[in-house]
Amino acid sequence: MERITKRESAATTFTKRSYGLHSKVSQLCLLTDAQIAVLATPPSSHSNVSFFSFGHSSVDSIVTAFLTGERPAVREEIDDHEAFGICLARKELGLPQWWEDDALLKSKSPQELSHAINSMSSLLTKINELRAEDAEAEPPLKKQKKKNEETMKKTEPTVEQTLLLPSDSSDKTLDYNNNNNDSLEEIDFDQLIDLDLDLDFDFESMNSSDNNDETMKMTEPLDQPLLLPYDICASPDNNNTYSTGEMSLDYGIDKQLQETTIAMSSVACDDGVSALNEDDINFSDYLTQFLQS
Amino acid sequence: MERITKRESAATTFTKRSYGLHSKVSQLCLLTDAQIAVLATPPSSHSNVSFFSFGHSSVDSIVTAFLTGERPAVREEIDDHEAFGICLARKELGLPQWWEDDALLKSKSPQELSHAINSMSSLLTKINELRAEDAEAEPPLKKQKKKNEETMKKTEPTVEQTLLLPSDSSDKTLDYNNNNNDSLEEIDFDQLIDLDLDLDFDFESMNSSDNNDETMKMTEPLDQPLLLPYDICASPDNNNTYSTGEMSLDYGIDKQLQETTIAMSSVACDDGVSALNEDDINFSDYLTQFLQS
DNA sequence: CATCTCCATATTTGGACGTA
DNA sequence: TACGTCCAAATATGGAGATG
Repeated sequence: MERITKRESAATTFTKRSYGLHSKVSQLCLLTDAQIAVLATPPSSHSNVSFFSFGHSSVDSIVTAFLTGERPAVREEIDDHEAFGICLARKELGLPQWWEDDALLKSKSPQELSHAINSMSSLLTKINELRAEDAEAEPPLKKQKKKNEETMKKTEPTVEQTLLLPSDSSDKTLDYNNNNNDSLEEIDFDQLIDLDLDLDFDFESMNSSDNNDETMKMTEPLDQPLLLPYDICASPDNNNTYSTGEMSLDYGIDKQLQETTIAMSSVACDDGVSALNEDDINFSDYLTQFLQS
Repeated sequence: MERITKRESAATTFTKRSYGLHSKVSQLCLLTDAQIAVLATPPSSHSNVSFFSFGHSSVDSIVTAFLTGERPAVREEIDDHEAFGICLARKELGLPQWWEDDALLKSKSPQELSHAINSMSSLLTKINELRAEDAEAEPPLKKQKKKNEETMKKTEPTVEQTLLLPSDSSDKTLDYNNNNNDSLEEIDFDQLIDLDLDLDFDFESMNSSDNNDETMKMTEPLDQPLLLPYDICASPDNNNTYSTGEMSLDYGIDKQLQETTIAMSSVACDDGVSALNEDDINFSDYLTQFLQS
């Protein structure tokens, strides 16, 4: 397979192989627990840069660990639930998402549940932000739609269920888009459930404002598919300028996530509380469905 | 192809994919001029480490460049001729080796030629050192032989020529294995040719002392095949302890090479000198053949 | 120049086993 | 636990041609 196409269409080769390499790295990171970082410069002349992909952790942390003394810090295990890139990557590999974990759904721990719900809301927020950017970036949406359909079919050939959003909506409105996490600090479990409902509500309305779909059935291909890369990003603090199109998006949300997590951990813990209610389960299913597209 | 084999035989998966990933990176580095570095930790529990592969440059230089300001230093272009790992990688990809370059063979520049010859001698030295280590490491050599034959056939199905070493040998003996580069500082072009012959001689005798082959025909599978990895190595200055078997060899020869190069550059330049003589060409063919195995 | 699409073909990988 | 081997299924990649 090698040898022939020497330095002529090197650019093309690089493009294709970049995707391939990225794919491999992603898979290896998610399938096993290895932490991998890839640093690279484009082959071409100018445009000095280094796009880099990472699996679970961030490239910077791996590089740092590498330089320091080979102790890549213990995996955070659970606090990257809101890393959208990872969710997408897992989805691509057909791996289960954290919110699909049975143990979580049956959990009776307020903290755990609130944390989960919050993470989910965070993911939804990001998803919508990204979709907004996407819509702004490419108005035509031509072939994208087709690709989306194919991807969908390939990923879940049998999922034809029309999952509707919960019809009941609370009238409470929570501004979870502002960066003020103080609003979450004194929340209690019951409130969280409402928060969840609110999120569903907000999410729904946001979508209907973006694209005027009727009832937003998830089996219908989205007009603004999220064809974003899963785990390649450019670190903003390194002055990267190279952008392989969709491959250089930086969702940079880590800090916000961490703060949110901290805020949520202060929720009171009543051991006798019930597990996620039906709406919550619908919610996670919904998220799953959404990422399926 | 994904999804199923979850965390059960993760170890096996990691092993296989590591090779795959490494292969991809190598190819991408050699096919295009991209400089790629991969930092990774093994998935398993203990054994904290980070094996890493690199293409053309060293991982450290890329990491440094990455941290500094995205200017991976211009490729050295020509001074990595003696990077055995790169030669192996190129061979694996069927790419031509630097000493097979027509321009070099027809060159009339003493410096260039002496440099080339010296690089070649250096490579030979390394090859023999590695073979020695190999022989010491695995006395049985069972299935290895078979694999070697296959690889050979695959790489050069038609190369059946029996390339013999030049039968003429000089009586000059140069201790090119010592780390004293001073001995090269005042060498002149004629001397270099002799040096080359000496190298051939030394090489031959070294081989016959290692394994008692008869005349060392290169078409015959070597008893101690060099199944070493091409461009994965563990940086000794980073306290790496992880070793994926053959994947963590560090040929650490950069410094020596650089010094040798510097020494050679002081050779006088007589523009009217002839190009590489027949022996030299045989020499390069020999090298090619050797790496072919 | 960087990507994308299509398609045929070369590689890679998973699964099941066997070994150090 | 880490690899090596075999085979079939799953992917990746090159070539050719088009687009922004």
